[in-house]
Amino acid sequence: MDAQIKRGLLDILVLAAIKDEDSYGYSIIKDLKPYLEISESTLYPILKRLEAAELLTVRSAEHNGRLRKYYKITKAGLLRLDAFADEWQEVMRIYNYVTRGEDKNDEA
Amino acid sequence: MDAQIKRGLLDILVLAAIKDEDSYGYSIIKDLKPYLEISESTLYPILKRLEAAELLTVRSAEHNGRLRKYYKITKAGLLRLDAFADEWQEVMRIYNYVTRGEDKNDEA
DNA sequence: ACATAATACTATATCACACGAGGTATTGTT
DNA sequence: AACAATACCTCGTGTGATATAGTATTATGT
Repeated sequence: MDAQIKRGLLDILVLAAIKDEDSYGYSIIKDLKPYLEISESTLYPILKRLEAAELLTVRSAEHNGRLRKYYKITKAGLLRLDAFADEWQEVMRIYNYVTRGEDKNDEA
Repeated sequence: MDAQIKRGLLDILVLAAIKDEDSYGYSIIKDLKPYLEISESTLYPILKRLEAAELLTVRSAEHNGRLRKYYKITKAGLLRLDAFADEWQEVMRIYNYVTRGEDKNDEA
């Protein structure tokens, strides 16, 4: 029941992981590890979904005899990240509602 | 608002809605409407779940001939809300990662 | 040389859950 | 009489996270 909020950020985190530089599955998992531990069986379906939604494109390349599929964010993917930043205001409104009356100074 | 993010906030929002004062299904839906639109078929299973998890208790009462089930938050429910506030630091770390490099001054 | 870990992707089965659609029943309004 | 609002509930469906298992190569340790 804990950390469910973070699950909602999965798609966006994956997009963020390839935002500046193309990356591949295995690397994305390791890059995101400090933020959210995500398993292969979680990531690959997400990548498929994001590809279907045309938020990223895929290109295969061989690296040391192993296949690698590099994922590249699309224009739509970048727009999705921008939209997320906007949506965050709504999320913060909810956060403020939930924590109303508490004197935690989370937001200065 | 993104359905995925919303999903992670549902349980916590319901707890927040009964935090200060006992409430009932129909009222909770209307109270939360400004923050998040939640349907009856979404809310009632959540209330059942929260009751099973002992984060709230239920008491039936008649009001103008109609049945009302009042939900009251438990100690564990209040602790859950506290835990959420703590988790938020991690969520903000994710947010900052996702929006890195953007000059939106969302957090002053 | 052999075993194990790390790299890298895929498929399948399962469980949780949000939500539309539909149901019951009373009170208030037009 | 008709309809909206109040107030509860259930079922079916689709989406999605994740465990488990499989395939295959390279690197590391013993």
